[in-house]
Amino acid sequence: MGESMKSYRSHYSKDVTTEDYGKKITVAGWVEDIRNIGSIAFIILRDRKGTLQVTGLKKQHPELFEKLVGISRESVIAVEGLCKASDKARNGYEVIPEKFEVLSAAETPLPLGVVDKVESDLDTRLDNRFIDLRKPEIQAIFKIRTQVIAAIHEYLKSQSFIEVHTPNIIASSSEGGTDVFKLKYFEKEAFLAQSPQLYKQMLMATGLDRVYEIAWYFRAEEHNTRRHLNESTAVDLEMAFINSEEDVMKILENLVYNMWKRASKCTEELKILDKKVVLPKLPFKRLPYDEVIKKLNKNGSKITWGEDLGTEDERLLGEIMKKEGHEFYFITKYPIEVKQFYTMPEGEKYSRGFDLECKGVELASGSQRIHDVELLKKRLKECDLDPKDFESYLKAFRFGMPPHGGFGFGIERFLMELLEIKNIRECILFPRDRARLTP
RNA sequence: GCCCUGGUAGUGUAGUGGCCUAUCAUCCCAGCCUGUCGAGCUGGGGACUCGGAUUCAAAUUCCGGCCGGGGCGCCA
Repeated sequence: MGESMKSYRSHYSKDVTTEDYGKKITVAGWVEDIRNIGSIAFIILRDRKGTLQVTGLKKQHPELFEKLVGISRESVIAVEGLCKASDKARNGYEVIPEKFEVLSAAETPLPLGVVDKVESDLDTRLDNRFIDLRKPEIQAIFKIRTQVIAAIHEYLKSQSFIEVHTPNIIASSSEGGTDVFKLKYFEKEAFLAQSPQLYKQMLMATGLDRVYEIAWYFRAEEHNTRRHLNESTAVDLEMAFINSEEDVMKILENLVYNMWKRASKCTEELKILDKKVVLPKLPFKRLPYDEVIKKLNKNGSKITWGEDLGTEDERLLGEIMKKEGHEFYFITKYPIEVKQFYTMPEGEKYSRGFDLECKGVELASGSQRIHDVELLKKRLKECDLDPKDFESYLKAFRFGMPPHGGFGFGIERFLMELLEIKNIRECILFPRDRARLTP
């Protein structure tokens, strides 16, 4: 208390070394717990790197002691005091306060405990996400997420990809099919992009050749599952002058490998989460759709040729593939009828579309695209879409469009599989789902 | 959108017609305690989702709303 301190923090909890013992330091953070024994009290202070112990002695500073033990949990304080070695404290040292400041007192009771001995529902946690995120095991997910995204940039740039940012406000629904969010754009109607699909394809007509974007997907589908969000992020990538979708799959599997590898180096976070990340083997198995149907039928599924895989079939395939030693695998050569209009057909019935699956869950989907404008128009009509709604897109195909392909790869889905998280909402800071719009 | 399921203190829960003045833990408040680290002990505080209906009697049964959870469809 008393005169204010020069700086709120000279050290984070984990940055104090034996060299600092016997010296004056300042620490700041959230009051995680107060254990008042009577004439001595222990305050557990938490910062982004961990916790430390502030030890108050009544005899030494009666007034300061009273104020210290009167702080509410989760208040933000800064403490200046002597850093003293102690075998009895967790980190090997404790801080004997000389003065402290309450920077922000927390109200009581807390809507959600940070270290309470009871579990809370996800809904309660999300309603109080700012407190939920104070937990090291929740922060760990997002620290790993940062690393994974860094690995995306690093790998793709090493492969000469250019990072782009395409519009999220668009004039017409990008791909047809899924529902889009409508919004007012001055006197016009506009939509939130369900993906950068059409834009990244148009960029293939520019000579940039290889582009990617960490994109937002906005989807107005009223799904209610553990693996869907109405607002999610993805790596969206497109590359030109490919010979076939195989070129795209090679980039994708290497990308996944590099992301996985980077995550495996987050030892501290993985320890907090009690997870082990085992590197997948390259290359991933390519499994043609025809073979998928055979495998599924042989194992009791009634799926018939031409159908897309349902959740149950996907899961069953995941089990079959795991027995064969494949956690990751591509499903290739899908029937053209289950793929979007821009997917390159192959022969009469097939396409150059693929999905990347991990343990029975779809992580990414991609294809070689159609680059011939007449074929593209034909496919639009076959998919009950009006080429007139796609004029600005189709224009890019009329003045020199190289063969190309790409994929969309969900980042939250990836984290779910990487960290074995059961609900996708855990993988995004502030999830948007069918019902949730706040916080 | 469809199917199943649930809603009890701040947070989690027990209770399935009267024994409920509602259980337990956590939490909050007060007190005791000089080495806590899931601190301990003593005392105190706090709740039946909302609106109707049935019944002598409803947290408990029925109907509707609102809000969750799980599954499916669809997808990333």
